[in-house]
Amino acid sequence: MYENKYLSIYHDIVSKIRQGHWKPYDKLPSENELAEQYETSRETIRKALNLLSEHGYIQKMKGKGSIVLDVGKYDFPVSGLVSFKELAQKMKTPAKTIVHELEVIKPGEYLKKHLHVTNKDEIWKVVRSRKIDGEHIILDKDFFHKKFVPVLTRAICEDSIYEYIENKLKLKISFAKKEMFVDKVTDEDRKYLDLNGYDHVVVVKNFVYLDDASLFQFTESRHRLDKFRFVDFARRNH
Amino acid sequence: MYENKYLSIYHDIVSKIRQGHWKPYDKLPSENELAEQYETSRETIRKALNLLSEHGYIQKMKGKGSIVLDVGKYDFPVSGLVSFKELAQKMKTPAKTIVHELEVIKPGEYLKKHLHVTNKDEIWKVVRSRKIDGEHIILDKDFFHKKFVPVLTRAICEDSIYEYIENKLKLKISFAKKEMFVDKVTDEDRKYLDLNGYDHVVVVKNFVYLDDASLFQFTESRHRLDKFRFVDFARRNH
DNA sequence: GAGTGGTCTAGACCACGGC
DNA sequence: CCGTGGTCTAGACCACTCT
Repeated sequence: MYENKYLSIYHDIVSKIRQGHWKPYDKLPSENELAEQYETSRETIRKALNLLSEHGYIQKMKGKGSIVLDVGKYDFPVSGLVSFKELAQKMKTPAKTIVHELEVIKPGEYLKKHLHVTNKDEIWKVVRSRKIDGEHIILDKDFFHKKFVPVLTRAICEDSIYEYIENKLKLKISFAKKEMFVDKVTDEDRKYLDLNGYDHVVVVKNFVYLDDASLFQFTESRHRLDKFRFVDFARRNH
Repeated sequence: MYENKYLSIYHDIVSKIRQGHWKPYDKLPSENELAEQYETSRETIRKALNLLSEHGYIQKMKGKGSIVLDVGKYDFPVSGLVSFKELAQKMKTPAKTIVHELEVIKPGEYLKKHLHVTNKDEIWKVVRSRKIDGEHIILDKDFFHKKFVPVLTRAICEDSIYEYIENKLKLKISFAKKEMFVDKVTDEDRKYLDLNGYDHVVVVKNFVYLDDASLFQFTESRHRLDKFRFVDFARRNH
């Protein structure tokens, strides 16, 4: 297992915090002490501590030191790019994915605008619903460039497309833009979701970019109002 | 004007990108070249470039170089901590804040749980609505520790409390946690908002922490369904 | 004044991409 | 192969906090 020094230090400190080696509001050893303990330079320690800070594990204070934060409170990925599978595991509720549509289409006007493709390009369209506690609560509509994802099967869609893309296809997802708003339910929502009488859904649009800044996926995720929840952890830097 | 070297380099490159000195998908000079140009070390250049990357201005690619991203697309603060005033300025629609309640209260059970205060503490309670295009669309309920914010006036609340806190009181806001979900409308919503027939609102709960990791503000922001919109920009790092 | 984190330097080696 | 960005080092000076 190859890992950078600063990453291994980061992971070591994370696990020590999680195991209660340091408790919330405890002071961490100083950067100089940590540099000695881990037999490395201070800058490397600082890289590890900055990661801890960005991920909400510690708070650094100039002239004072670094304190451990209440980790349970912030135990979620830093705003977004969570796949449904991770989410389902976190929630510990049995969840199931049903694939309704899986086909290659030509982009219409709407997709051409969002995916920056031409008429000649072929696009994967995947429509899936997510069943949690016996109810179909989320409707996911994914669109991928076929040139990025040449093969896609029902089995892959039932598992996790993200996992397939990152681990099998080795495409590197770099950043994503999310938009959230509320929309009236559509016929498609009525067809695939258990709406429970609600006439609106929360829509999360997700634009996913690869390492070279090319937009390769556009996803629209439609959530039943009462089951939607989003958590965001933002650190003020400048 | 005192500024760090890496910050001034960051701001210089930002302004050059904004002025079109480099266009989207242009390659930036290499880190070594920039180090020469700015007469500094490579590590300092790297700090500036990492900032640019985090803020969505550039994309770094190992072995290749850094390219400029389409800045218009990502021109918003990186997920959150936006005050209403900034938002109103960005939207360029006339907006007005109406202060409905401004008082010092003793914390009830709910607040004690969220603000981590005791019965003896005094809490500012501020209830305001936001009027945009002639309609009351957002209801904001803010709660502050009185020990952090000893004085609060109607005029301040009508302007921007954040601005007052950061610029006048010099309190440093460090990080915030947001939760978003949909809730049934309450009597309070009906009283202060133009609900336009909607029977649900989008609730954004905001927990704001200071530099020393103490929670000092709790805000509940209730948005009319059709007017709610949230944008988030997330970069994948590890 | 002693100790802390924040910045900065001038070097080094590495992994990756393209030629 | 060379140039790129990624990691790492051993020092230095600074601003800040506490005593």
